[in-house]
Amino acid sequence: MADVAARLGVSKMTVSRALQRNGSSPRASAEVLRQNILQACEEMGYVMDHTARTFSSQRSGFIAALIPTLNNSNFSETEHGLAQAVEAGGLQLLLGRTDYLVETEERLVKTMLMRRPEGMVLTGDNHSAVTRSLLQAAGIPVVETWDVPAKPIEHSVGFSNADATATLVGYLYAKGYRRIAFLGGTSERDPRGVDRRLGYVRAMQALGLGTGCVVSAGEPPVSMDQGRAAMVQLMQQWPQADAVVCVSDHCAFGALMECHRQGWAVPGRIGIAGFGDFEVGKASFPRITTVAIDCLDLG
Amino acid sequence: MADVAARLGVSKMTVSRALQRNGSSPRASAEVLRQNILQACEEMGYVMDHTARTFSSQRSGFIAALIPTLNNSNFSETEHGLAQAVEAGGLQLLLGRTDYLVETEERLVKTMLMRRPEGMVLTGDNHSAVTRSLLQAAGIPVVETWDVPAKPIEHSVGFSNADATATLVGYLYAKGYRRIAFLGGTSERDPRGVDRRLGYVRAMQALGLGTGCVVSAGEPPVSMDQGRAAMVQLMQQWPQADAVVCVSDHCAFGALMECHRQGWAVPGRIGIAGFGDFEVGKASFPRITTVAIDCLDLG
DNA sequence: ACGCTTAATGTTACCGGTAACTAGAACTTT
DNA sequence: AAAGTTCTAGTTACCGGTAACATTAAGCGT
Repeated sequence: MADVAARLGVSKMTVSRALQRNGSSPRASAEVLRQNILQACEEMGYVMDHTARTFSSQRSGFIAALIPTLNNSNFSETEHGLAQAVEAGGLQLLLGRTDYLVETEERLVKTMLMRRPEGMVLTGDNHSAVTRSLLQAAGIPVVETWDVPAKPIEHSVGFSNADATATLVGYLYAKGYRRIAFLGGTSERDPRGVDRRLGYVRAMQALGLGTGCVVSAGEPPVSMDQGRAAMVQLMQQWPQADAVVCVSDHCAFGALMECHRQGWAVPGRIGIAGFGDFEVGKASFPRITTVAIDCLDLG
Repeated sequence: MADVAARLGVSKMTVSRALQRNGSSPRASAEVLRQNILQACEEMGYVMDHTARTFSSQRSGFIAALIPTLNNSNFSETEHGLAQAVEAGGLQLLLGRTDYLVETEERLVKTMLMRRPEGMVLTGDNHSAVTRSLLQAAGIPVVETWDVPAKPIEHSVGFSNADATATLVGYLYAKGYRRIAFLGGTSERDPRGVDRRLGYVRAMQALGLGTGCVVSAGEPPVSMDQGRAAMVQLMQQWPQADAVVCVSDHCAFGALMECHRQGWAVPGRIGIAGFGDFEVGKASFPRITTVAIDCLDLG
């Protein structure tokens, strides 16, 4: 920047200001100078050092976001929406993946805070005590997504996974299904999966359908193959099932393919519902009944 | 840091060194002091300012990576591998999405370079002239992935999409298929898709199978539904096809579902092959013949 | 106990921008 | 044309760490 300033015989500060201001100046002479400065920067191959800018202005231009995994079109869509919004505000997204682990989240929060982000986006409401106090002390806006926290840190953008699943069970009931099972991870590691199971259990009781049948598909993120395996287990364990609610569309797709393989007609022999409105659910034959989440908008 | 130093009656530099060194000191007294410093940092809620560290040491600790999209398990797996490797080296990943556009890539490269990354990872070999000169001038290691560039910027980790697809066509030939079609984006926007099509064309000629039939599925990233629509078109345009090679497993899955819908037996009436070894291809029934890429390892 | 070697700590300057303030130029109003 | 107002440019200090060098303390062999 000093070199650019020297070439034009102005001070560093003038160059700094020319690069900061994006609107045109009211005075013609100043605007000419500004254009000369921009041109000189271009010609000399000057690339602003954002580290120095951050250091001086105490504004990093970063928004940190922590997401369980990107190998899931829901979260990657959320990331997409986040990135768009963040860039529209002239900021940059700093992404971290927690792998559904609160310990990893805590580690990442520490790492992220060293970069002095101007805001932090978390997924879900399951955070360690240390994470909470670190964020409190950081004094930056915090947003929790994909859930409705009982005790939000600050802001939250989400929905109730339990209520949504209960509504889905009610929908299946209205369609005439009565022996509705649930396939999903029973691990506490995916709180949204747990909430969906709780919503299922609550709805079954409310509708007087008994306890139904819950089959564990294993550790999150539940894969298509885990869904398939869970369907195999359900067929043995509770063959009278006439519908199955799955923790996600991925899981539901695995179950659907197993039905194809076993010759169980869908939805004739058994109805299949998922969660998340993934592309695979829309494209599969038959299409999978699901709960649509506007992930891009959520981001 | 000055506050921590003052509390222990040492200089800032001693604290700085205690936080940098991770191995234990040979001298006992020094090690005790180090532990006291770490404890004081903990108690006082001190969070290192990485911006200041970067500014002073001229090492940002960032590796920038640009990826076309994350809504694709291939690239998100590559990102996963990258993140693991980068973190193992004590660095942090700075991610950007190009949406398959060279202009977006150029814009992101400019943004990223302002953060002074210590290395840059790009996807493919299709870059603007400005991008190339910016990276040249930056003086940092550059890696291109997912391709074998004719004129690599520096390093490259990838494979030939054309050769891989040609091999796949040869495999179908060996299985007895002769009237092999290709479904994929014809847009230049996805160079890897174009390479796969070229590999198909080359293999068809080499095997004396004529020109085959290329159906365009539209703009990248090719969705399942675009694959389905392309299959519909193929059924009208070239109904004698006995096999179809798709630009990706997503596309192949869409085609497979359309075959189910139309009652075309797979692989009896028509064989379907994809590219990328996506989860959906493994889980679908029947499984989709594909080209497996170790994306995690590639990252 | 002495001098030598090595490790630990302290001191000073600096990384490259911008905030805050000051001085000057241009435009406006009376 | 003078005084007031607004906009522009320059000056100085500083953001919070670490590099580089200087100094002091500790260990060690004779």
